[in-house]
Amino acid sequence: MKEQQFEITQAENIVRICDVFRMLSEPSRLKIVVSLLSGERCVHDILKVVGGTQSALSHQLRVLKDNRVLRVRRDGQNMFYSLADDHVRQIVELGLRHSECAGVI
Amino acid sequence: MKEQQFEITQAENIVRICDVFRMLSEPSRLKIVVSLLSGERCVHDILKVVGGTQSALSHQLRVLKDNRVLRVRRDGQNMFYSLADDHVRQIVELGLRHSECAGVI
DNA sequence: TTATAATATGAACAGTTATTCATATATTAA
DNA sequence: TTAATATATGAATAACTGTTCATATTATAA
Repeated sequence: MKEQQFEITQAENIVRICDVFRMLSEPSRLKIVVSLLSGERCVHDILKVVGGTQSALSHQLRVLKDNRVLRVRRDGQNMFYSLADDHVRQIVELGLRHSECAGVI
Repeated sequence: MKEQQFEITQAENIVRICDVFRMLSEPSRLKIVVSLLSGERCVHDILKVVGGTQSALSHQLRVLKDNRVLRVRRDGQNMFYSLADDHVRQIVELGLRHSECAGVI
């Protein structure tokens, strides 16, 4: 039963890792994350970098926040988004390095 | 125009990185990839580890192969799958490490 | 050649999700 | 309070994708 408990935990772990990879698996979202590698930015500034509509961006920011990839901080009328932790940063930077596309944004 | 060329390349790069992350973003596929971290395996052996039906596994193996995450080698009636390159391995291992789930399979 | 084992394939279905459009909320300025 | 700016939200739709079921292919054994 201890083993079964371990199996469940492992399956849950797999799902949790997949959650992170899934967040990075859509171009619109990966662009957002990449644009925040250099530090926090408000929504409008992110929009200028990644393009698209304000609504689509807002929806994706919510998904990224709900999945603990990003965190938010309010400053006046602006919401500043930034990477939630260093794990995501390392994974993204590894992906960028492998695609020889590091530091482009 | 040189700049535009560069922008296009960058967008394509983002898409390519997303492809890798997408391959790792489904539990059924990530389990397959994790099961191959220790070396190549035939379909039947992978099936014993990851579970599910033979057909579902075969479909996923095809997707992983088409996206150059895995490669195949035939030996008699058996098809032996293995990781296509070291980039994928590093990204997966980083994910596993961050979830404190390394070496479980 | 026939039978069996290993693996692949195609079509169909169900569930998920990214985007759009319209509208709402919240903050600051006048 | 009113207007303007910044951002979020809900519903609807369209596109994508993972699984299943039935069947096909390929290779070995008898």
